[in-house]
Amino acid sequence: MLETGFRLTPQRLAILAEVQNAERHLTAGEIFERVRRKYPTIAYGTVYRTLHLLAERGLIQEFPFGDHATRFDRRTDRHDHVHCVVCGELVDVDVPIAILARQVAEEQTGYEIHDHQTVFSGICPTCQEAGHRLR
Amino acid sequence: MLETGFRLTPQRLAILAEVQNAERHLTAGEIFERVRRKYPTIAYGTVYRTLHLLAERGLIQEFPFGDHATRFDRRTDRHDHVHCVVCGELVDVDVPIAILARQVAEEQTGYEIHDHQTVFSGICPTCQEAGHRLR
DNA sequence: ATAGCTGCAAATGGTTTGCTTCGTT
DNA sequence: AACGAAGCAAACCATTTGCAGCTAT
Repeated sequence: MLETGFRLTPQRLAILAEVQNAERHLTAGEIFERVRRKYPTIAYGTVYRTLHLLAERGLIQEFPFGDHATRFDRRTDRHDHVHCVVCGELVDVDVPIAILARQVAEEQTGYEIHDHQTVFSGICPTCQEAGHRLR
Repeated sequence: MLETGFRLTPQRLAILAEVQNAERHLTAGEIFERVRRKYPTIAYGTVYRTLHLLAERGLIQEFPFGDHATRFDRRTDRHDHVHCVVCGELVDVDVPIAILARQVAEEQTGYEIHDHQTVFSGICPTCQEAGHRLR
């Protein structure tokens, strides 16, 4: 396919910046709220369209996350996540060992595995602390 | 909490049976459609409420799956999934090796990991075949 | 001029919920 | 009578889409 015109508009830049400067993985709604502070008339549709576009172009990565909203990640390489079941925090982890698991999965199913994503769930250090204080 | 009354009504039995006899992982919508063949007046709300109830009681397991509908699984033990990116098939796998990965994740994040779930994605044998035929 | 982007609003799809009625105990 | 369950419809929430108008090229 031919290279189609692509404009890096102020709105798009702002959306990209929010994802890249975020202290954590934001939902589209959160990104919408933050961008709206600078562009009060921005629409939800624009945010979603832009996020998908940026993901397609490999500038960000999106993670449809469990039963809740999709999160957007500035990291574009393969990696896994850890989720705190108490406060909901979601952080990145690198678990290279899991690559070996692909072979097991291929042998078990006959699939040709191209990718994998692990979500670990547990309790974050902060919530562990809070738990100890309650005892 | 006190044991509260719980009735295993015909509708509930039918929903449980559909999950347990399913040839694959069904969505709530699919379960609704199937149960409706026997109970034409059953409501979506009943299906969802029942599925959550059965999951809470450990009779089935639910997997909020990516950006699409939650799937319901007769297996109630910890296991992983393989997803075909071509036809959408979703099958179970057991990858015990991944348990080791938890330690890596704990060390990296300080989290207390209690669980994990891996979704492998790739191409199922059938779609591999189809692909070969096209060449 | 026109291809591409925005804003708006309506539509979609999965899921949840309030409420009334009904069946069991 | 009292409790739990079912059915129905409306509500919800995240996300998508059609479209008219605007803006850079």
